Amino acid sequence: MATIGDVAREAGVSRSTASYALSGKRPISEEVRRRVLAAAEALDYTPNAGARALATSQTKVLGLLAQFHEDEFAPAMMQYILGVTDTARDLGYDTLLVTETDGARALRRITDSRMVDGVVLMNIAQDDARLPILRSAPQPGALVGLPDDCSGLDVFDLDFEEAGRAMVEHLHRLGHRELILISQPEHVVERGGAYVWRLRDAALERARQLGVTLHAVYGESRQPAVGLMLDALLDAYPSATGLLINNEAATAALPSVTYRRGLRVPEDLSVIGRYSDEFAATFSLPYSFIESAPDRLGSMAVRQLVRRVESEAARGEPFVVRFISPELVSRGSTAPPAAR
Amino acid sequence: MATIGDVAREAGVSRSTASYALSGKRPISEEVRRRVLAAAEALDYTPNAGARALATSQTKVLGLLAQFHEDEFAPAMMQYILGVTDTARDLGYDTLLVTETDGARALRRITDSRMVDGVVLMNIAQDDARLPILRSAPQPGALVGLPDDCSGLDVFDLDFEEAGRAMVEHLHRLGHRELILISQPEHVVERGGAYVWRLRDAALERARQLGVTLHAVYGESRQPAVGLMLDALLDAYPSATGLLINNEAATAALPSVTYRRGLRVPEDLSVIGRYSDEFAATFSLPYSFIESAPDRLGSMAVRQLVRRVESEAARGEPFVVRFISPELVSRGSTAPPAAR
DNA sequence: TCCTGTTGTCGAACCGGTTCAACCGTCGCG
DNA sequence: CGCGACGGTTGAACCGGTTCGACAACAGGA
Repeated sequence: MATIGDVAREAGVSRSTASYALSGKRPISEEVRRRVLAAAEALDYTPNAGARALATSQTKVLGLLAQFHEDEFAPAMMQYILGVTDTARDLGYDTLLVTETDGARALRRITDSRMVDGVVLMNIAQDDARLPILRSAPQPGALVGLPDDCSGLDVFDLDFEEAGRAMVEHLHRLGHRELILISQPEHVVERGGAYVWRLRDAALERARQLGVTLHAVYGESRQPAVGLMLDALLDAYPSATGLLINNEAATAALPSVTYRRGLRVPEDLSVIGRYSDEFAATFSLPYSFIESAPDRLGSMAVRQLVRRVESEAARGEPFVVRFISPELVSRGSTAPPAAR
Repeated sequence: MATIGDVAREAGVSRSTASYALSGKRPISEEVRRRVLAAAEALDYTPNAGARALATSQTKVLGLLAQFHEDEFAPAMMQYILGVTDTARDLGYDTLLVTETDGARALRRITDSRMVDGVVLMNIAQDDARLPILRSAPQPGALVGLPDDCSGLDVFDLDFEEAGRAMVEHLHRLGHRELILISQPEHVVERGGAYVWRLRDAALERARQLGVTLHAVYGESRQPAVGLMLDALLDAYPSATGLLINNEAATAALPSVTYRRGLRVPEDLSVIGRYSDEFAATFSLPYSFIESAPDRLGSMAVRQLVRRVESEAARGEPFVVRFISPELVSRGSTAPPAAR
C-alpha cells in the first residue's frame, strides 16, 4: 500500500509538502499541487487511519452503544441504529456498533483506548451504570433516552408525557370514557426504562383530570403471552371502548386478536399505538399512532455530538435536554364509541 | 491520559520493558512485572488504539457492510447484525457497522484506510459490485449470502434449494397436491437476490417430480399491498391446500387475512414459512417454518474471518462455500388436506 | 541598494505504541 | 579460569501520518 512518503517521492517533493498539498492547510504552488494529486491518484493513495488518528487525535469514528434485552422489541432498534449510522456518515463519520451486555465496560474500553471521537448511548436506564463513565470520558457523548440525572450530557427523547396526554385527550374528545392502556412489561420498568411510566403516569393524570376511566396495565411482550393478555384484557374490561398501546409487540399481535374476536376497528374499538412510521409500514398496522421517530432522534443525537466533537466552542456550551413533540398520525382507527 | 511512557517512568523502567511486561512477549523478572502492572493500574493506563494499530498493523475491528433496501425486511437484518457483533466481541473484535448506499465505495474506504482487519458482507447480490473490491483488498472477507462467483471468498448461506424441496416434500407427504409459493417481490430478484429463485426453482422442480401443482408467485412486501395480494391469491387458487411463504412481510400479514376469511390453520390451510426463530417468537406466527438461523450464519462468517485474520496458515487455506441445512421447526400448522 | 514581507518548500519532531539488536551480569561447564 | 549461554533490560528505530519553525527566492517599498 502506498504511503504519503511514496506519493512525495513520486511527485518529487518532501513528505510535508505532499501532506500540505493534499490537505490544503498551507499555500502550495499550482504546479506542485498538480503533481502531488497526480501521484496520489496514480499510486491509489489512501491515508492510514491509525497513523492519522495518532497524529491528529481524531478517529472520525463514533461509538454507538445499544443494549439488547430479550424482553424488548429488537426490530424497533434497527430504526434508531440506521438514524445514527446514516447521519454519522453524512457528517463524515463511521460508526462502531457495540452491543455488549456489559455496556459500562464496553464504554470504558472504546473511550479510554481512543477508538472513537464521541459516543451515542441508547436504551438509557434511569440509573444507568454507563453515565458516570461517560461523564468522565475524554470524549463527548449524547443519549437517546432520559435518565434520572442528565447533568453534563446532551439528551434526546420523545416527549412521552405529552404522548400519554395526547392519546387520552384524543379519545376523550371523541367521547370515550373508559380506556385501557397497555404498557411494556413491568420488568422493563424495573430495569429503569423510564419512558414506560412517563407515558403511563401522564396518561393516568390526564384521564383523572378529564374524568375518564383508564385501566393501565403492564403488558407482555412475547408470544404467546401477548395474545393471551390481549384477550384477557378485553374480557376483563368489556365496557372499555378505546385501547392505547405503548408496546410494539402487543401492537403487532393485536390484529389477529381483534379479528378472532370479531371486533371491528374503529366501530367496536378505537385504537391508538405508539411506534414508528417505518414499523407501521412494515407490519399490518392499520392503527392511528403517535410517531416515535427513532431515526430523527438518532439523527439529532449525532448532530449535536458531532458539533461538540468538532468545535472547541460548542464543547463549552451548556448541555441540552431536548424532547421531540409527539405527532399523532391518523390511520382512521379511532371513532366515537359505541357499546361493545 | 496515561501513555506507556508514563507507566514506564512510574515503574522506573524503560518504555520497552514496560511494553514487554504488559504483553509478556519476553521474559521479565517477577519484581519488574509487578511494578509495571501496579503502575499501569495506578495510572489507569489503556493503550491508544491508533498507536497500536500503526505499530502492529492490526486494529482489532471488523467491518460489517449491510445494505438496506426499502423493499427488504429491516427487522430481520437485526438478527444477522447481532450474530456478527456478538461473535466478534467474543473473539476480541469490535464491529464497524457500515450502512452506506454505495457499498462498494464504503468498502474501499474502510479497507484502504486500514480501519478494519477484515470484513463481513451481507445482502449479497448475484453480481455484487463489492466483490471485486473485496478480492483485491489487503484484508480477508466473508460473505453471508451466495453470489454468482464465489472465487477467492468464504461464503456462508442457508441452503435455499434444500429449503424449497423440504417445504414441498413435507406437504406432499401429508397428501397435498396443490400448493402456493409466495416469494419475495420480483425486484428483489432483479437486484440480484439469488436466494429468492434458488428456493423457488428448487421447489418447482421438486413439485414437478412429485406431481404436485405449485403456483409460484412473487409477493409484495409492504402494507397494504401484502394483505391484498394474499386475499387475491387465495381467491385465485381456491383448490390449493397449502401455502409456502418465503417472504417475512407476507408471513407477518397472514394471520389477519386467514382470520378475516375464516380459514383455520391447519384444518383448512396448511402453512410453512421460512424465517428465523427469533422472528417467530417476536410476532404472532403460529406456523411451522424453516429456520433461517441468521445469528448462526453471522457467527460462522465471523469465526472463519477471524481465523484468516489471525493465522498466517489459515490465510493460505482454500476458500469455503458452506450451506447450513434447513431445519423444519414444527408448530403444528400443517395437516393432511381437506377441501376448502 | 537595502530592507521587509510574502510565498512555497523542506527537515525535523511528534503522536504512542511495538520490536529488534545489543548489552550486562550471572551462572554452569569444560 | 575462561568461555558461552541465557535471563533480563535497554536504546533506537519504525509504523505513517501532521505540523512547527526555518529558510530560500523573489517582489515591492523606502
